[in-house]
Amino acid sequence: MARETTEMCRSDDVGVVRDLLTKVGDKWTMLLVVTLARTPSKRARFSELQRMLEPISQRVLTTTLRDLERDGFVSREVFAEVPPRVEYELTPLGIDMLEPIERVVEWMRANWPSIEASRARFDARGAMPPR
Amino acid sequence: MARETTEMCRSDDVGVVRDLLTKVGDKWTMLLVVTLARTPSKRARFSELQRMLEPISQRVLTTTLRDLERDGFVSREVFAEVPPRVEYELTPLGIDMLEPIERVVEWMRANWPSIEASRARFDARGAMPPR
DNA sequence: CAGCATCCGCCCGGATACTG
DNA sequence: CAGTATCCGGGCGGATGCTG
Repeated sequence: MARETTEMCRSDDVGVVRDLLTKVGDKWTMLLVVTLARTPSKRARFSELQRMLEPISQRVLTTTLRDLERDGFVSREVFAEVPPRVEYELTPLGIDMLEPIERVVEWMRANWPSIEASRARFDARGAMPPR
Repeated sequence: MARETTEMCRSDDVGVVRDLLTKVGDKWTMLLVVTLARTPSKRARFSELQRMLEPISQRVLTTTLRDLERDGFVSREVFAEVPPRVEYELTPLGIDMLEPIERVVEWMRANWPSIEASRARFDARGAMPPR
């Protein structure tokens, strides 16, 4: 376990890890991946995604989708129709990524009460004059 | 597994999950936690952390530490000495959190080649005139 | 030494308008 | 329908200067 924690920030790929961690932490990426994962076919078209993610703007949906596609988590299929139709699908890599992420989310859910309590205590101290 | 992915964004605590995921994804938080985890005592003083995290500014180190303390991941101990000494320590909660995070990091390490390859392909296509 | 206060550039995410 | 093109405000992270 000490070895694992050492592994985590050992070597020069700290940048790589942070690059990916940043995506995990950004506003829409994971929500989008999960939204796709929830659909039985793991597939949806642009407008469907926009509706499902409710207040997301097209611009942000587009860029998020592009980044996901670039990383190989999502594939994009254009149908030569009119009106145009574009479908996005979770790749095996994208599906695979969900597993470790789920664990983190589960941990957060399980420990949220502790965190919330800690925040309440911290904030209570801060509001009072020192000691 | 379908149930898990459903769980991930079910219910109203999507906000909670994103709140925490954002911290995971920010520039210094995880690096700071891991840095503390790497020290045998899981303890270090402010100046030590600043050196270990190299180009971090005091301001950012301070705020990151405060957030971590507020959430209960790190504890802060002030010694009534002169010159002042303050030590930060990973709490059991903070140590516990590392496990699921490690899995994500391991996944990223293992799959980084695939991702990088995908990016290369994507960028190559983009550089060329369409088809 | 360990910080708080202040200032600031940059980029993320959103709003709006237009097009193939 | 599925984008692209612009514009823009807010917040994050960094630099600097000052204290207990």
